[in-house]
Amino acid sequence: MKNGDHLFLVDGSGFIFRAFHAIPPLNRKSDGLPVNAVSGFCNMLWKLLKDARNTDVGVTPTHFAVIFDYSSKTFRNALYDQYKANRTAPPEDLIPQFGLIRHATRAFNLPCIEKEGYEADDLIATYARLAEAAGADVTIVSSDKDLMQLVTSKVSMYDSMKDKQIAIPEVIEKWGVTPDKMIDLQAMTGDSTDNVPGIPGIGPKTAAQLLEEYGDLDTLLARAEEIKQQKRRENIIANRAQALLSRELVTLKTDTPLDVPLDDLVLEAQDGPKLIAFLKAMEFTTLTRRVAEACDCDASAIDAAVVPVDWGAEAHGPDLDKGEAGGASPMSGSLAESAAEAAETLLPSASANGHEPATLAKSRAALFSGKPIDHSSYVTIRDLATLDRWIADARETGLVAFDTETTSLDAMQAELCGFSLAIADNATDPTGIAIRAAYVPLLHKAGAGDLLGGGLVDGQIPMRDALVRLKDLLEDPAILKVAQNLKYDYLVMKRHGITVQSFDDTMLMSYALDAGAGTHGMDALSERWLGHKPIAYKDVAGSGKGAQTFDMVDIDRATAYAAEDADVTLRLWHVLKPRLPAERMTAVYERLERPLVPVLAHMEERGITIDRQILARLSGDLAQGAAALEDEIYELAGERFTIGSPKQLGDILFGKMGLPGGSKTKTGQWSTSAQVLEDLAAQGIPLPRKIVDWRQLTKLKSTYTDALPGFVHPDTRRVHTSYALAATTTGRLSSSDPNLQNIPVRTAEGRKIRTAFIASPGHKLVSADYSQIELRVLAHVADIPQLKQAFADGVDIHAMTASEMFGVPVKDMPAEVRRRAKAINFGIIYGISAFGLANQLSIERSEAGDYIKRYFERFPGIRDYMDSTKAFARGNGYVETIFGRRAHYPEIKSSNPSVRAFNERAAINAPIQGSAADIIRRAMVKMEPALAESGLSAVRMLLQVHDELIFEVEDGDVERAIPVIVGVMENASMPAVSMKVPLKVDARAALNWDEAH
DNA sequence: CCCCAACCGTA
DNA sequence: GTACGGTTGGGGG
Repeated sequence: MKNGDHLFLVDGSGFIFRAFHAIPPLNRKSDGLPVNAVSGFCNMLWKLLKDARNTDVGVTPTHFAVIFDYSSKTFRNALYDQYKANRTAPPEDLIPQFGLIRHATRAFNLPCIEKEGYEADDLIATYARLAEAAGADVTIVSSDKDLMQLVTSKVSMYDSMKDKQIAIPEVIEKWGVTPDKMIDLQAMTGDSTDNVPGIPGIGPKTAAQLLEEYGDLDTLLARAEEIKQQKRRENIIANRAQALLSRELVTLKTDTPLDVPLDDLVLEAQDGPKLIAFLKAMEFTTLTRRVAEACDCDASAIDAAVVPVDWGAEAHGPDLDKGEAGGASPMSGSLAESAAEAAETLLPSASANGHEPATLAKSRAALFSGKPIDHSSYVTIRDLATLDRWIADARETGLVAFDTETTSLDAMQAELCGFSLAIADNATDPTGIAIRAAYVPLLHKAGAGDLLGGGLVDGQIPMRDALVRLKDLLEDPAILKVAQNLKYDYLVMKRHGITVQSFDDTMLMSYALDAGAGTHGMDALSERWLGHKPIAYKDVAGSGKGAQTFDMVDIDRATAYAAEDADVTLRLWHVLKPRLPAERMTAVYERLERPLVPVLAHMEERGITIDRQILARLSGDLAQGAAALEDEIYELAGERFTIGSPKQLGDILFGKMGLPGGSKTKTGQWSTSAQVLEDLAAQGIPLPRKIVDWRQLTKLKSTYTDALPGFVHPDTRRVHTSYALAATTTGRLSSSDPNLQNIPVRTAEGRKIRTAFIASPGHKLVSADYSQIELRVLAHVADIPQLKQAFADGVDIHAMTASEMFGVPVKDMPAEVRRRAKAINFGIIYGISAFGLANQLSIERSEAGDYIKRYFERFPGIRDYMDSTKAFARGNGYVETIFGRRAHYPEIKSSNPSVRAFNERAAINAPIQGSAADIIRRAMVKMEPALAESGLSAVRMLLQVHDELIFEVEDGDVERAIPVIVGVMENASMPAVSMKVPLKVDARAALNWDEAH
């Protein structure tokens, strides 16, 4: 930047609010999206850029930037925690426009600047001073008095709404002081909007008068005794410190670290088509026409940009950070400060004005409920030209439902045999949404059973050609792909070299909205929301022995089934998408669900190596051990029987042998649970112990050592589990095929199985697990002083509990005392009952009841937490984690006392378990970028076991990787939630999982 | 072939 | 007392 240059700095955040309030909110897109602030912003930018010479500014910019606030928390909060504390939530209609205005800025080809921890004003101050020093002129496009301190002979402000320049004379006219005195003036007057205290009783007039007299604040404070008016003198002397603090708060930082250097703000040429595409998407017809005229473009030849209807992601629901988290949506940008504040207040849904998210959500549900599905309209795409037309249409609307058809439920083994698409044609249906769907068969075969194995059916697009088209479609960030359980399709496509970008997943939307209130599979969602029962897979491909793979299905039948899936998915999207903002669950969906799809897909794709030799040897040992036990068992029982049959075993033990039965199962059978058998063994009866041991060995063999080798992938030679994202009520993941979240660890025998999970040659397995995360979450949510202190001090939490409860010193505490306290701590997390605690500790119910009573006396906050959680669940039908995830308990008000009590315990547990689940989800989303940033892209996250992450790390990277992994995990809640207790993570590396854990 | 109960592995 | 998934036996069809 040089002498004669002119830098324009637009106060984007300030503008958003002014434009919103100045322009009537009637200005809406046809789908109800409010765009009045966007409209004002675009018109103002256009005017500034193209008509600058005709305005009072009278200059043409050479450099240009639009500056935004990044977040609600800045360095000023460290100075003064009440800074901006009284800000209220922005209006509902403004929220979606924060993101849109950033989008608009980019459409204008202008730099869009923001910086974590700083306000827009600090960035503006820094750029302004730098430019001034370089000899340039600066125009700050804003009317905010906070920026007036920056005005000099080279720096002026411009109020675009009033088309009025603010230079030194204007500042003096308005405030009675020169701009260089503005800081002191603000320090004295304070600012009620920003909650800057100032000096009570001093307004702008008095402040100006005092500054006139004394010159500056420091002098005034030094000579305060001289002030004649008694009240004023006392006020100033008494509030000296407050004035100095206020001065710090209002002083803009001119040394903000800049991510974008000043010289990079050079004004780029306008990109007419890009801007027009955005303006068309916003339906700003007048401005579109003007821009088209100015750049000599044919607007009708330019497609509207894809700006997915997004009612304001982060603003709806708690503040779950800024920035791309998974990069799924082109609109999920960073967040304006006030949007974050909206989250904090968590207002109930706004009043209905006909365009509220809640209204849209309801009308969408009504529109699609029972809207008939017409299978005859589905088409089969058999040639490239038709496929290309469909893809062009998808590009036109920016939205397409996508579904793959394959030969297997296992995404790592599945062969792609076709795919389906569904597109919404807005123009052709008065309701606004008409959906058409198609199936594209690729690899369907015929003539099953003969030695040739069936040849390819005619009339299918060659796989190679189709994949080229699919890559274009699926990787295009401007086209939103909608899928049901996308992780599956993501993996199938990834194995064909295609990485899906920009997607929504109806299953995850449903899960974010309705976890605990029904399942989230497509068939269930379709019946629930569309009133339509889709064609059953088994009716198309058969089931059981008669089942055929999808590539053998007749193409017409396949078309009906597959196209319907895409159709249903797109309909579901239209119903569920508006519910997210309406129910304030967008942040949960966009931060905790959607970004996990690629993360988990990559983990599943990587898999983990198992040593089949170790497992084979273990299987042999277990078989031998079990066989030996079987002989002894038959001997002791006096006959041969099926040991694995609880019914037969019960007959032997409690019938034939006449042993005292413990408890009965709910079907009236004698229980043969481990607990019952242990009790009998404790009475000196030999058979039950043998049964327990036999069960352990056969369990380990059948579930693990025999089964795991069957999951080794034929090509990768690794085991690829599948994680379910939407299976639990609390937000936990689940793992299946195989379940790698229940690999034994508690017994020495079981732990041997873990030695079979090994690192590749030249690598180590690194296991990092949260220490006591659920108790830490409990300490946080229930705000328990002793627990918080104990975690802050790093002391043994169970020993501390025991000490509080039983008055036993922590030093040399008997193990039994600590064990009981530990059981109580777990009991609390599980929504304690005297019955359960008594069971766990093998003590009387009354004694367990006494423990609980004593516990609540020592930790009354826990009882308060439990009571308030139950009341919340009863009142709302759900409970929430610290990140706003909801777990629904529709039966919480059941008239059946045991059902009700069960739901109450689950509701108490869910915020604790669920918050911990959210924390590790956040860690997982952040992990890969964090590793990449540390040059550790080779580190591979493989497994998640609820509070543990397992990585495969090259030997040379281990030492550097561990602190990065631990850091990400320990800070995973930040910045959305600042925990009241530290999170602690232990990590270690070894050649196998047993030693690493 | 399908489903359920019982049991047991994990956090 | 919370949250899961897998295996087995066994009943019904």
